[in-house]
Amino acid sequence: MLTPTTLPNTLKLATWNVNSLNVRLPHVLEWLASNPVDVLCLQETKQEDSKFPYAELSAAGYHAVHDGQKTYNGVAILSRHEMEDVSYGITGFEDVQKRVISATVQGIRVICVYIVNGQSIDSEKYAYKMRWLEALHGWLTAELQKYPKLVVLGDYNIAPEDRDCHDPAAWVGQVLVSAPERAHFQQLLSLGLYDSFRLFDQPEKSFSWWDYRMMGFRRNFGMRIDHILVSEALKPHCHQCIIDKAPRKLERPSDHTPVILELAI
DNA sequence: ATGGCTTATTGTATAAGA
Repeated sequence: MLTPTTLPNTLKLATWNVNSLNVRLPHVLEWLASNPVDVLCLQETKQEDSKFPYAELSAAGYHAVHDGQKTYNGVAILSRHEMEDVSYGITGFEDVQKRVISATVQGIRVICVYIVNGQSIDSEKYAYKMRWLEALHGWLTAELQKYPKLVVLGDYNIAPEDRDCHDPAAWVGQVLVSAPERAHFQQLLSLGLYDSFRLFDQPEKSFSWWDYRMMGFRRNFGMRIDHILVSEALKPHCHQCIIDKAPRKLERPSDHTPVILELAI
């Protein structure tokens, strides 16, 4: 039996909303040491680029590109391999919030996204989320033409189905699960993207985020809102996709935990 | 239970996250 680690050529890509890289850098370095993925996409770095820990990441063997801002948002791609054609944001969509960064790694277009949370259905932030998702859809349509081998990793702030929510009845109509958000997610899939986690059998009640409050993690009151979408060309290469809950058990964890995709190439 | 944690801020209470 082949095990994943014995496959001749694999590329591992992961995504992790770290909720402040300033606070979480030790966790990230620790995690990379035991999970030496090829690519790690980060969201919510919450720091300006001048504070980004390029040196520490370089010492750990990673190139890094970052688009950050103080206090909020901020996205980065770490890679063991050279990155090319780095781009920032969604082309043609003016946005002061730093939520998208892209780069090509080993011939694969890697897009790291931190999709808007939306706060509540009746808020202006939710309207912004809808506009943002519309723009993302339009942009990805063009990106897929340009880069057939494409992967979109990040915090989507959308639980695509009821099984991605610990208590669907309690969450009906709420942000993260509302019908318009889920319709947007389906529209992304309609572009020819696949939710790589669902290409495989998975444990029931698999989540990637748990509320800090109410002992959410201990009770597994979570949501699956961090996703890795792959293009048609990459779909046959998907070997496994898992959620690694280990970092969520650490002292002072991020409220999100990493999702990892392994490609056989 | 409109709370409950955690992070960051020209902070000592507020905003935001999800």
